[in-house]
Formats: sequence, structure tokens, C-alpha cells
Amino acid sequence: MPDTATTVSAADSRTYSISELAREFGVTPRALRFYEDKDMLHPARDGMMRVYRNRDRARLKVILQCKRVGLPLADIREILDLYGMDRNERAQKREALKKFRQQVDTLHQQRDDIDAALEELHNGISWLESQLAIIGPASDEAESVAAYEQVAKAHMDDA
Amino acid sequence: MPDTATTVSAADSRTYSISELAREFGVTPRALRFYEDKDMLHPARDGMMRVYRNRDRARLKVILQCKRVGLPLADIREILDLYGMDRNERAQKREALKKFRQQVDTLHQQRDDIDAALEELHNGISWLESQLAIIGPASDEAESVAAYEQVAKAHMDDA
DNA sequence: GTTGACGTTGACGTTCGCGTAAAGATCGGG
DNA sequence: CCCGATCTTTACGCGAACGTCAACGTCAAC
Repeated sequence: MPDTATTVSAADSRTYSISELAREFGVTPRALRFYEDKDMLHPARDGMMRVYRNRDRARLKVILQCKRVGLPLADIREILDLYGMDRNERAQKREALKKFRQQVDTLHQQRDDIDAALEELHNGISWLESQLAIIGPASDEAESVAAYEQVAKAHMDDA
Repeated sequence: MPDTATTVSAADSRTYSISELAREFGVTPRALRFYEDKDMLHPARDGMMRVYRNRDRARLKVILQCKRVGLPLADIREILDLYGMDRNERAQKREALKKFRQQVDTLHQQRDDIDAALEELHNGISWLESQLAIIGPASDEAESVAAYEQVAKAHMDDA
């Protein structure tokens, strides 16, 4: 089964046009140019046109993985920079590891924020539900506004 | 204990200057003006100066609560608009309830995204750690780059 | 009188990650 | 020879939620 899969597997030394690579990863050519502008990719050139080799393809993969993980492009760039330093890749990896761990922390933080928000939301929801449960007693009286003021105050003062 | 607490409790009919109210809620005056510009607050005027009464204070409280919950200002504005309609507050509350439930869904979605990101991060971290565990065999050989390429490929192809 | 704290209204700047023209080069096909 | 597809660069737009001037008025205090 070598021939049929040739185009897909065989981690090869192909070259890619910008839109080829873009399609493969489900991004737009604009994104690739943008990453290049941010010094995250450095494709070769054939005349004017960008020529992506598998080095660039690998870097793009890293970029997109890091993006999925929520890292800002600036941080991703630093990580990629470290990978280019060739010599002391241990320091590089330690740096990347550091950033990853930081990102774990911030993600945990964000998750806690979301959980807190969800709690507040559930409070608000059950309050609204209780309000709606009171089928509508003296709702046509103009004092309903003042009533809201009162209830809202009681509700919010402990929040 | 009525006198001492007079300034704090006694849900009163005070008036607030913009910076008073801002300080009380830990936001900047600019934010309050911004909310007003977005028709979320409608303070009275004494000449040029904004005069906030407890109605506005309550609305601000709602705004900040909704913000904490992650609602965009546009949605918060709609919720506040509904509260102003006086008559049919049941429809209003149902609308708010709807938005709250929607927000619950999006927050759950975001949490799942974060969890997925955390998983990927943990994978990346343990990969980096394993790389660092190999105390550093032929790291001075120039082939370390190619080695990275290979390992990275193996790592990323299943991701 | 003048200083300083507070208020006002514009209006442009910021951050992020691209999208979206605009205007042109280059290439193969019909 | 022109068409359409694909590539290039430059550059402005966007959306969210304000920040940060600028330039000015107003007030009590010293």
C-alpha cells in the first residue's frame, strides 16, 4: 500500500504553496502571511511566491496547537524562537515548559472565574424563576416597579 | 445602632457624584460615562454634572453583576431595557432568564474548551518533561535539530 | 488671584487576530 | 490576446471595553 498513500503519509520533503498549506490546516492564506509578518514563519521564496517546506509545516503545527491551547501569538512566537536556537535546546524546552505551566495556571484561573460566574448565574436564574412562579398577583398595580427595587436590593446586597 | 450605620445602610435616597459611585464599585468614572453613552445608565443632571440616584446605583450593580457573569454590554443593555418597561415585567424576566440560560450554555462551552486545552497542554508538558528527562545524550551534535523534527512529527501527527 | 480637585465633552489610542478590499504580477489554457 | 486562478504588497477595518489625552468650566480653599 505504498503508492496510494504516497501523497498523504511519507513525511516527505514536499513544498507547499501558501493556499495548499492553508487548506491543509484549515486556515486562510492571510493567517499564514500574518504569522510570517509576526516572524513566526519564514518560508523561502521562489521569485515572489512563498515556498513552504516541512520545517515551516511543523512550525505551523506548533503554532496552531499553541493557539488551541489559548496561548497568545506573542508567547507562541517566543516558543518558536527558542526552537530555532539549535544549540541549547534544553534551555529552550525549559522555557516552553515554563510557559505551558503558566498557561495551565491561567486556564485554571479562567475556569474558576467561569465557575463563579455560573454560580452567580444560577442564583440569578433561580431568583428570576421564583419571580415568575408568583403567577402575577398585583402586577397591574403601578407599585410593581418599587417592588422590583426592593426585591432587587435584597437580592443584590448579599451578592 | 442607627446613627453610626446611617451612611452605609439605610438603603437611602442619596445622590452620588460620578467618582463617588465609581469608587464605591471599583470602576473608573470613564466606565460610567461609557455605560451612559451606551444607554445603560441615565443619571440626572445638575447643570452639567451627572447626579446618580439609587436607581442608577441599582442599575450599575446589575451591569457589574452581568459583567462578572461574562455577558457582553450589548446583552446587558437589553436586559436593562427590559427592566425599564414597567408594565409587562413578566415578559422582561422571561427574556432575562433566556439570556441567562444562554450564557450558562456558552460558559459551559468555554469551560469545555478550556478543559480540552488543558488536556493538550498536559500532553505537551509531559512530552517536554520526557525530553528533559533524557539528560542530554548527543545534544552537541548538529543533528539535534533533525531529531526534533522527527520527534515533533511523531508527537504531533496523533494530535 | 491662583491653585488644585473635580466635573464636562469630544475624539483618538489600545490590544488581538486576523478580514477585506485595492491594485498589481504571473501563469497556464483556450 | 484575453480570461481566470493564484500569487504578491500595502493598508485600513473591526469589535469590545474602555484608557488617555485635550481643552475647557466650576468650585472651595489658601
